[in-house]
Amino acid sequence: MPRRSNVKTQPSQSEPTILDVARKARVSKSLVSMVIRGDDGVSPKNREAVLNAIEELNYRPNAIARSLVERRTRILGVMISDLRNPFFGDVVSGIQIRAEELGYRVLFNTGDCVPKLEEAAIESLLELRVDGLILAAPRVDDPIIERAGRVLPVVVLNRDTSATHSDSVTNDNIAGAGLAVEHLAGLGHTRIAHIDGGGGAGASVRREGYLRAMRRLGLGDHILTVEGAFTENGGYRGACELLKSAPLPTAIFAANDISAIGALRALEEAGLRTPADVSVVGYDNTSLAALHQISLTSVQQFGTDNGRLGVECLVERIEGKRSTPRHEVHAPTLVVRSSTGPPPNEPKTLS
Amino acid sequence: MPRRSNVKTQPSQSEPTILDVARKARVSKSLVSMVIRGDDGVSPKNREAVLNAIEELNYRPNAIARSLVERRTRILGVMISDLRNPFFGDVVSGIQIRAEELGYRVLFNTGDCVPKLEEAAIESLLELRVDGLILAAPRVDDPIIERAGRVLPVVVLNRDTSATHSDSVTNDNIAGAGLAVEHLAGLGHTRIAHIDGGGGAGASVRREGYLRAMRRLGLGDHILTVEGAFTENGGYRGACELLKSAPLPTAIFAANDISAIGALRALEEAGLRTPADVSVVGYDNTSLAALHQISLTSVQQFGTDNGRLGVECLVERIEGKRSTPRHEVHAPTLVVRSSTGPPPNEPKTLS
DNA sequence: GCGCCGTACTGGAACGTTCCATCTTGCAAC
DNA sequence: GTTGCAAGATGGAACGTTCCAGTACGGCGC
Repeated sequence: MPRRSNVKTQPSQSEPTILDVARKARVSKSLVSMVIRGDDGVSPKNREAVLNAIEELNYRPNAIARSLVERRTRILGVMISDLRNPFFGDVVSGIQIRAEELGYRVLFNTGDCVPKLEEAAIESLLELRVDGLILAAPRVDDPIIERAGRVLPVVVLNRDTSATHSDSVTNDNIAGAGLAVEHLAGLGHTRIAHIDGGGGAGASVRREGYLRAMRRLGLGDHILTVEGAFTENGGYRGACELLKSAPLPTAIFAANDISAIGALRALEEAGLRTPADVSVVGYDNTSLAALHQISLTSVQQFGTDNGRLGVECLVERIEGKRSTPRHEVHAPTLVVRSSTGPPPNEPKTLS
Repeated sequence: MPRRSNVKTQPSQSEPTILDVARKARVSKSLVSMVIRGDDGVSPKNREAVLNAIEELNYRPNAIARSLVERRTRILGVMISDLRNPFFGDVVSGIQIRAEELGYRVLFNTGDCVPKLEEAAIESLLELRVDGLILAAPRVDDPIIERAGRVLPVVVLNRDTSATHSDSVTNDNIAGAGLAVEHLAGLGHTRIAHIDGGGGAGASVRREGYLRAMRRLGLGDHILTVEGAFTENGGYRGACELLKSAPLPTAIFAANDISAIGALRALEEAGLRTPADVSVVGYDNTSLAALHQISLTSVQQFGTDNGRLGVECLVERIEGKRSTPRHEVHAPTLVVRSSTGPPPNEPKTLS
């Protein structure tokens, strides 16, 4: 079967460019560019002609080419450490909404909590020349953040960092942990234990907040911490560890909601009732805590607000409105639900 | 305070380019390009020189410029309808991992379940010239998908579409609904009601699956459906509606896990026990269903697998390995937990 | 010594925009 | 009728890469 060649079988396989529009509208490419960008100073007649041509050709501006010449992408890069944690669902939502409002696109990424992968994820965003970077509870080392901060604006969410160039949005973990401990102490608990977040972002600060609050309330002798993680299993393992102590703690402050839920499971499996035998407090006040079946007392930090504020900090920097670091610290609040109550009258010990 | 000007205060405010590297290594820009892309045919001496220069200058390739000339971005665009639903956490995770393996970046986006916003989100990805598009349970109209499919490869996840150009990955919602109904009927239930997903993707198919299964099992007379949504509130409202009927249904099949959880709340508030008075089945088998406090029987679809497979379909198309549509339909399974049991001996009616 | 080949390397064009300096034109002012 | 000016329109350079056609040159066969 002979193939006819040179018969312009494909008028234009690739998408139309500004040049095609210009030809069709019988104007220069510059004029088309002006219309697209909404410049005034284009005659109504030509504007109309250009718009028609765009419509007919189904033309779509090429953001890549535009970014190259403008030397900015209008994209905010976002590295999320843990996509499974519903807290970050809130954060992402806040970021997305505010970025949209301010005229930026958002490029999400994750490194699955593995420092090396997170580093690669960040690198990949840098190669794309995003205009700014949001790191949500990153697990990477400070120098990595520092180095990124030398190239573009960086905002770190929900994690302390020594990186001097960058902004940060956190909640006051010390105060948050204090709220949890004070609430429990106020209910009459003394043996209040803490399951920490392992190596997770913010874990050590919450731990510190727990320690300080315990000492402040004169409960220094009852301090008891075990290692956990920001996961259901981490909380489960931590609680199992606690169950070995005698007498048992009457209250547990877990590093976040997910781990608190793991702790609840461990307690139930051990035949202990919540809150009659052991009270439990989480952190983040995620949608999980609010679920009626779980009804977990939790320290609230406002994920959506964090995301929103992070975007605002970033855009301030990108648009050169500010060049000094800004460190936003939110005051957490406590949401009391039915996982906490007064301690049992007589101390429990697991048989 | 006089300002000294022209003192070359900023040797190079902007990031180094391939040209800077070439100058430093005393070779041509082409050679640098070859080294970066891993071309062989570069003498060891020059390769070394280039690598050193890259290191010293802290050079980072500009993906934007590369994309422009290569006319591809190596980015997969992903529009997620609902970031809050943990099911999509799984999907995203699968997408991210597989894309990484195949050498693509991922750009996430959402339209918050609002068709108009979703359309804008898709448009924004198209302007970025992503190499392919994954739409996870989109709410936009078919023509929108169809139109996108004419410009680039599109894969639709978890939603039926009439768009002929695009691939899709779904689970067999008809069969899944059948599993739920059969399970309940097998336990002895006859009055099995359905809370549907409203206008959500896949909602009408699950509804149809429910209807067919009921008829097939000879329960056509007991068919009872109410309108819900793929949200906790949707399930709650739907269940409240069902509670008005007499006699009450002894089992509820909800359109997804979140709405099932909402239904559970409504039942509990009405003083009904689960599963003693009313059994409940969800759909998706999200991490929520597995939570021990909720322990929801649920139809499992494998979000991670869907994401992974979606990426594979897309990449096949992008790389020209296939040009005929591929429609992957997975068989769902049922995960039985403690939200389902035999019906009560005597029919309940709400006083 | 000449031609030839293969290896290593190079410069220019291209990708699709934006931006700037410049050009054209029509009209008001004198 | 000339000048001046503003509004409108335009071509070319630039952005930072990749790719291609080509150059330089050393060595080999005869």
